[in-house]
Amino acid sequence: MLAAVKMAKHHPDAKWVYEKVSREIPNISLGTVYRALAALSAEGLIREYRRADGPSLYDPNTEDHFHIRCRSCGRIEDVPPVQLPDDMLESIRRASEFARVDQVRLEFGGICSACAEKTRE
Amino acid sequence: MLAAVKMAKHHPDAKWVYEKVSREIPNISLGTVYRALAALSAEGLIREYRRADGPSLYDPNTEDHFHIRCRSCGRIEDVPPVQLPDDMLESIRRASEFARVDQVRLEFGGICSACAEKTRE
DNA sequence: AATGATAATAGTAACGGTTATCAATAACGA
DNA sequence: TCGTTATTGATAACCGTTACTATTATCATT
Repeated sequence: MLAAVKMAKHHPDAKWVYEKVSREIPNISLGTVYRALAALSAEGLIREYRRADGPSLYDPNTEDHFHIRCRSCGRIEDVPPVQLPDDMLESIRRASEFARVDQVRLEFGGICSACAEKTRE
Repeated sequence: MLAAVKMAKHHPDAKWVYEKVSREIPNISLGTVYRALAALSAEGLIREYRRADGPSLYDPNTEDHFHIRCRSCGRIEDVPPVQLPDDMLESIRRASEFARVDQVRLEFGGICSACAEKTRE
């Protein structure tokens, strides 16, 4: 299961993993795939990337990085980490009613080069 | 409908709006609420805030701002905009296979003061 | 080998949130 | 007033995920 996710060069969802793994364990069930993926993310071997507009994606890349999404085709790509202002979390904490601010979720949107060329035609 | 969302001092979801509006239009349907909320966001009068782990929230505040979420109770609060590095989008564009990078989604996580006090007990 | 306790699994039902469908009603214009 | 178009309420379908349950592995102990 881990191998299936790790071999993906994109960000597979549970169904993709299910189909991959089914080739070796033909009667595995989708529920087992979900359980295994949840266990792997709990162990930190992969990362679950929850989305509002579609299935969760499972990211073989556990290094610090962000994602960018093409708003035309929906494709998702990794981007390297960005240096954010050092005092950002602290200033957010001061500006809010929060006792602790320690998580940031950052993602980008745009048009991938493939889509940009398509619309140029 | 607009009034219902605007009067909320939090970020209501469709069901909340539905219950509010039902008091004045008793047999309105949830579908109509969804349609109206979608129309209002299309017009820019409110903003839809799509989430992975629960219903969409509708934000009466259309000014530039971000959100912070308490990972204990789930409550969501507005935070004022943060000044991000000027060259951020451009550097992401260079680091990616994207022709255009023009959207940023940023949100914060932490523990709200109410939850912080609860766990102190 | 046989047993029993424990865990894992497949299959499927249920769930929550949203969207689609469609007949009935309302609004509008000639 | 009539016919056309748009809007609505009611409900079914949808999608991704989780819960449930009966069955099957697993495995240590006799």
